[in-house]
Amino acid sequence: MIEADFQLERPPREARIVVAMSGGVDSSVVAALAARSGAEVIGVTLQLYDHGEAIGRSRACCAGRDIADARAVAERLGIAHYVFDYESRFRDSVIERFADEYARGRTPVPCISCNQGVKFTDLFGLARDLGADCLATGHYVRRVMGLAGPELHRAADPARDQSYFLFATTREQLDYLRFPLGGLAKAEVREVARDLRLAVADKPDSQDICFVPDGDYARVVAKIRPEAARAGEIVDREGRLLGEHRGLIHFTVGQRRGLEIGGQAEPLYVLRLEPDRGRVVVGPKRALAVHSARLGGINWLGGGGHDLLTVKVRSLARPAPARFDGESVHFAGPEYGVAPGQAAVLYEGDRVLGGGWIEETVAAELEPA
RNA sequence: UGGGGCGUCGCCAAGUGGUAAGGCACCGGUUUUUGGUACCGGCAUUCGCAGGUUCGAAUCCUGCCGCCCCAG
Repeated sequence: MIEADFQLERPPREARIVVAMSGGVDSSVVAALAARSGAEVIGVTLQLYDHGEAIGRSRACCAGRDIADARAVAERLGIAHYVFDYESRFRDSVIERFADEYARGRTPVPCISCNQGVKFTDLFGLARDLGADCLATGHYVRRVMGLAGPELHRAADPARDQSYFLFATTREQLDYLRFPLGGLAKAEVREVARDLRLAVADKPDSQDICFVPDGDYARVVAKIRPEAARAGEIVDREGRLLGEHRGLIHFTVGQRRGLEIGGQAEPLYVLRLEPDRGRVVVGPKRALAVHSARLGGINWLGGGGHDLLTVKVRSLARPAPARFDGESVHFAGPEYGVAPGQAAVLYEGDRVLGGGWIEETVAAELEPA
């Protein structure tokens, strides 16, 4: 039987655990493991956005349907379950910011804003108010006890690792958080769910942006920031007009498809977005090479050195060798598609040392001119 | 008007008698709790139009149409 260590400071029977339940398999299994530990468990589900839009969206996290699923799981496990309305908070800290970033020509990562704000600040405070010993979530990431306190590590299953989305987790938050799935494989998690006959056992994995009903995120942004959907020019580095576009919202640095510019000897990629002029600047792949990136909003968890690190500049990138000087990441080799607004997360082996938001990049200038 | 050149998939383009390369774009798929990337697959029974020569033509001949350049 799979058990989880909640790293509590007192015997489980005397402890209280708050579990963030989205209604998906992962957090449902966390609740199950928490209940299995013998502690008192309180499941909390946040209603983050409009029910009407969410109807029929069982694949998105936290949708109306998912709240019902979470409730059903809590009932089956015999634990308390509360639902809180966080719609306005979510709209302000995640959705609005998402739209703002696009309007500024950047490429946001809403999942990080959500973890950082709604989950690890608001829900965090809520768990404390409820007198819990810890807040447990279904993130695939490990909390490892080190000499200087808890450390954040990649999940055991590299294919599921979500540490990229948690770089902004502070030491204080990490003290209080628990990630019981970090050492498990997805198959094991589903197995637990099936053993307990949880209705969500075979629910599909969530994907895409949870608050965008049909994958059409451009529509969501256009409603909030119409200027991001204004048509404009597509130019090369010399400013020559190559084509037109239907709004910056449709582009991100490093993007190749969707430019609709043919007749070229080699593919064109988006090099940068110019929100002021509404322009998309494109060029060949070699012009995309970047050798360093300045970060903002840096969160530093690790102690140690800043050399011999690896960095991920997007969630699915393979970690690349790099060095960090406290403000900028310097890549050992050229990096492609480094987009302002994305996060740069620094690792030392499996340990997350910290990271920041990419503010601007410096081209590697691999080309003649 | 006289002289020259050109017209092959949305764009660029190979192919000069043997039965339509390739690139870009586009579409689909794979991967994925952000946007992308990458990879895989699809994409002209037809070569400006109409005739003719030939066993066989995008390739040769004739006419027509269109575009470009040069010209006192």
